[in-house]
Amino acid sequence: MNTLICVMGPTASGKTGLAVRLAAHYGTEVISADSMQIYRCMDIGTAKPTIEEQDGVPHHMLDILDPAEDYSAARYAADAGACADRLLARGLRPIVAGGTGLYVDALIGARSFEDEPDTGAIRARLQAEAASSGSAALHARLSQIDPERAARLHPNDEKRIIRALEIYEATGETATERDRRAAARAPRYRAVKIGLDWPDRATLYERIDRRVDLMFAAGLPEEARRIRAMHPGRTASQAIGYKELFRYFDGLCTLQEAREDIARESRRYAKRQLTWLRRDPDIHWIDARDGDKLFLRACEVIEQNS
RNA sequence: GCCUCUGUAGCUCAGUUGGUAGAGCAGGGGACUGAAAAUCCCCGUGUCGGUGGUUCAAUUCCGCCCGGAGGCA
Repeated sequence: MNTLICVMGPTASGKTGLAVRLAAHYGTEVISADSMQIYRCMDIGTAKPTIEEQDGVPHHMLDILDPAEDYSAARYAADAGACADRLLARGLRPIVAGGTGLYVDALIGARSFEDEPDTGAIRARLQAEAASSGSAALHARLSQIDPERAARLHPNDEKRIIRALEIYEATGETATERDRRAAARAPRYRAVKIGLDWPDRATLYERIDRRVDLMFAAGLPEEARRIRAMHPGRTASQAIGYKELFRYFDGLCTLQEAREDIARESRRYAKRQLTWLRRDPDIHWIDARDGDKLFLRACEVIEQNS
């Protein structure tokens, strides 16, 4: 069966380095699963692998969008899936590496990401409604339509409430029915998942802090200024490292405050990534602190599960 | 040397007219299926600097000691 090797882990855990070594070792190529490295020109702030770091290994799903363009997990599932199929057709086993857990799941599962009518107009209307009457009112309406989904969502969870309502309005099917139908389908790929663990959280945080310093030294503020001039869309504007500097450009904080915010948001992001990954029982965790053993252990995991 | 202020959660501080304490930030946990580097939810026991005393009871009042800040010599 078609198998992908997935390298996952929190930001700054060493995914890039491991993925490149594995790809070189197995003579294959890397598919990035990163919602921000997908944008051109956003290099420093996303810690995008440089040409030197790529070390001759071809990388896909990097630099394919202009910051002004929006993107989604569904589009990622389609685009990255096409990449994976091309590599598999050449007899290669793709290495998927990245920190966006939803994208990885969307790619290998690709179950609920079937064609769907455009919901943009419905979403805009619901957002306006949420702004005027509050998300709790929408939550109450969802309780009538899809009580099961409503019970799982907090009344403040506006994004998910709106999403559930728009699915119903656009397709006539509730989110619960839709998910149930999708879960019955087989996953698109088999995956060997490797998780980079960092048992000592404080050490990971030190790495993150140090990396932010390096980003500033490498010219992150200037890069952010260039990105802003490109009128980034909704997706790209959310990137840590940029949105904080935009606030500085607008005079809402000092440069030093922006820098501290970037470090703090990155730490919290790493924590959220770990929470996401921890619930996946298929991940084989390896201690990422020892760089040399890391590669050997990863190879072991791959051999044992192939 | 003397005087004043100050020492409470990792940090900045509030508070208890004496019945062992609470905010913000930091941090921790969780959720998550077409915005995901986004979004949402939950979590505060700490010798109240130390030590004697007064008191039924002291973090709170008093004495002394040790830190810190300022002032006068």
